[in-house]
Amino acid sequence: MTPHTPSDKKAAQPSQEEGARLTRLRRDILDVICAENAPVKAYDLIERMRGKGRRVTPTTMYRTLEFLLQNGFIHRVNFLNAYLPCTGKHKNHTALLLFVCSECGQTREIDDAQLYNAMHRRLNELGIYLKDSRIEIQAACQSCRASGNP
Amino acid sequence: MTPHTPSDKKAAQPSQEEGARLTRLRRDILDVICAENAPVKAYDLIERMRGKGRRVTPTTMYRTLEFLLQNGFIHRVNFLNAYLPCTGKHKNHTALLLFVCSECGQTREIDDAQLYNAMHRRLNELGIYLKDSRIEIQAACQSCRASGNP
DNA sequence: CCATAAAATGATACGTTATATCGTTTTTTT
DNA sequence: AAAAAAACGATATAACGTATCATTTTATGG
Repeated sequence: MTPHTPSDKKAAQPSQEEGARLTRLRRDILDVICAENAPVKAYDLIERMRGKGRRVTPTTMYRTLEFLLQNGFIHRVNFLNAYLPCTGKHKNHTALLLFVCSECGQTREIDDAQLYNAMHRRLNELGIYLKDSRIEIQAACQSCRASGNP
Repeated sequence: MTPHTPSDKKAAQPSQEEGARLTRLRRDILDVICAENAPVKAYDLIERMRGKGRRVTPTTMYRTLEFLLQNGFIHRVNFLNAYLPCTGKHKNHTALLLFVCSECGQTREIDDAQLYNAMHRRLNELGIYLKDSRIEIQAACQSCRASGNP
């Protein structure tokens, strides 16, 4: 799992790109999320920030996470109550597919047109409409399957 | 002190089918879950049981839910932190597919070989292995899509 | 530049979801 | 009936998340 690239550090002032105001606090928290190689929980993020000398209350943390979610910087893994950086492109009207290995917790986005199309087609026939949807898949990754972790 | 319940004289006989001991408590809670037409939350279940004159603590409730989950009587919807009856067949080695409408909360299992096969095939090629897996789909159901609920 | 409005953040309290621990009761097995 | 195992109860507390209102910071119009 490669650590993700930190958000742009040179912008000390809030920057507006497409309505996304990435303030200091938001950028710092996003950086922490990006520095992890696995989804991080909200209260762990609060700890990380404390470790960096910044005291963040739950309210502030969840507010910030909400912002980062809404603006496409991160995703939330419901299965884990945890957050990870967005790496996909997510052109509008496509679905978000999150894979989490049930064994090792490895998590990643799946951005695959073939898979998406196959699901989209069949789900349509079943009366289910993928648009701005979320799909969470808990399954086995290559190595966990190989090692046959129980 | 627990008030005397006149019907306390004798606990129901547990029935064993395939190692699943469906005791009185477990059966009652399962009945409540089945009586709902939407996924139920743990603390709501505690309330329902209270309404029926049975006081159940969180520990007991979660223990019971864990049993019902393990033995295939119910499923948990991570997105909602809620529980619903298992209606599918889930022969071993197949994946559980849960659909939740993002708008109205309608939830149901999808037991469709065509969809499963399509996903299985492509995910395999992507290094993801569906076996005893869980897939949660948040999307729009027929009527919510039609009415375009915001 | 200052006044003002809007957006963001801080502080406190509380609500919801879930688990740890240990003691008691019930059921099974012998 | 005794011993072991499984289920259940009681209490406390951890983990996850929100409501509310005050304060600070940033954007914007005169």
